[in-house]
Amino acid sequence: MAAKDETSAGSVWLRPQRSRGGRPTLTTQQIVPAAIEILDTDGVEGLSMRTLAAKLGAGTASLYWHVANKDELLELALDDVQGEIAIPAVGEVGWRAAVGALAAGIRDIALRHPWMIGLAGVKPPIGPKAMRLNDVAAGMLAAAGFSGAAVSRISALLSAYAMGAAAAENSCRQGAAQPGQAAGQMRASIEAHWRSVAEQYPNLAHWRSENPSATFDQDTFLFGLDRILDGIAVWRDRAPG
Amino acid sequence: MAAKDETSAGSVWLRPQRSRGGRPTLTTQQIVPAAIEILDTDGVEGLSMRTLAAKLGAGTASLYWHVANKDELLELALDDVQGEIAIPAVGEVGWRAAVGALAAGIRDIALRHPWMIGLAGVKPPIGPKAMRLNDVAAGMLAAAGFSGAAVSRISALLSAYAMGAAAAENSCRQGAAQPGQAAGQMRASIEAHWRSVAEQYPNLAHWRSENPSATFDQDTFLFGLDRILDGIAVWRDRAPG
DNA sequence: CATTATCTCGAACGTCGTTCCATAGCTGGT
DNA sequence: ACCAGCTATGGAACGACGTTCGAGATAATG
Repeated sequence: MAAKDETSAGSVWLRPQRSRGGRPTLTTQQIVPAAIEILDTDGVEGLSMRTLAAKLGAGTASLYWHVANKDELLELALDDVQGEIAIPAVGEVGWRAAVGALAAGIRDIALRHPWMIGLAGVKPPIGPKAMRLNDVAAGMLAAAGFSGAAVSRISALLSAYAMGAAAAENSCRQGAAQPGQAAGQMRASIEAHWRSVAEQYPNLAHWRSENPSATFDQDTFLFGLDRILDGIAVWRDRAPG
Repeated sequence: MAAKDETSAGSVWLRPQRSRGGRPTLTTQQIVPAAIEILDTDGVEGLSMRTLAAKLGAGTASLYWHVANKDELLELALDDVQGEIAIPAVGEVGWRAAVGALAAGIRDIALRHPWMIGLAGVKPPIGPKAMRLNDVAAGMLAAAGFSGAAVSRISALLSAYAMGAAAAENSCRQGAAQPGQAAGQMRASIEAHWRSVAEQYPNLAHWRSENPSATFDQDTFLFGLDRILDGIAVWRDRAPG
């Protein structure tokens, strides 16, 4: 751990590069994907510096030459997965489909890497891949005819909804499938508990009686997305720009 | 730690109550608010079972009689703060204002207790306060004239957006004010870093040139909320219900 | 009063993130 | 060819953490 003194206590991204001399066997480009692999399998709690180093065949302390600490490693991993999102060009599909694909892409990534859901609301989104995503989204919205502050606000609206929807969907999944027991067992005890308290929640009970298996799923996401796109469309038609 | 065997490895909420006999000095009703106080001050990492017990004047191990583990304590705290959200009746203000107040209330709570942002996407939302909130929201939407699946979908849309917006706003704040350095110092180094990479992000650069201080703030939230409410309104007018 | 269940908590265990520092390898200057 | 100086490694240790154990204290029950 050196090379940190010039911009002390900043984010990873604000730090200058190092190079020249030495023995370059371990690199950040190896560490981050390995960390993501562990995160996808075991979650944030399953990632320890020791297991990560073991997976790379390196000593634990060696990691600290390449990343300042675990928090910074998580920041790097969080930024890295945001590079997986692909956004179609507006010309190919029309603005509504392109904008919808942006939101759907964000949701897909979040559900594929659930550990990032708890991280995205905490770590600042200033990594290169996150900025690239924002830049592409801004270009797409500009090409769709939006201008000025509308570009950033609509982009913010879509990504906020996509992340919130992924969070809701993921938390519902956590309740449905607890580890260490049969799949149906938890669901059964939830069902029993629900019946015992249903009378305390009359409105929920009424709705749930006509729709028993109620979770936040893809249909829920797509319904909300359509409402948002409708709202953007009427705003776009009302105030030109 | 007992009384867990009957419904082994379930959520807190599925566990029966205990009582009768013994020395009831420490209660869950004391523990959870104390934990929330620490969480508000120091975040999730600042909450340790030892400091919490010390704050309560109790031994560390005593906590484990009332909560199974730290995860369950966080679940209890997460549910508890959701009881702070107040929702106005539809008759008083009209459905659009009432629905908007629901989303704004969720955002307020999340920004007042930022630690819950990283938790809400991970812990299942089946606590009593969370269900009460859902129930009240469902009743509000039903009173507003929505029916059937629309009630749950619109409620899900609003809370997903509110949480996502709070997450985005909070993560922007994390980037702006890093602890342990002067407020302007981080902002200055971000600014310098931005200038050095601006040409890589032409669309962002163009937009940022007309709007230098760009973060997710209340105006961004309200703009998106208005678009969502517009979208719900046109859907409501189109398909009766 | 004896029994039984409830509740407290000092002490200990294993794991974690992190640091220290001795050491190894590469590069450039002479 | 050689050494100086940087880059990089990693064994060992530290302190803090979540959690468990089990002995003890307290109050209701029969």
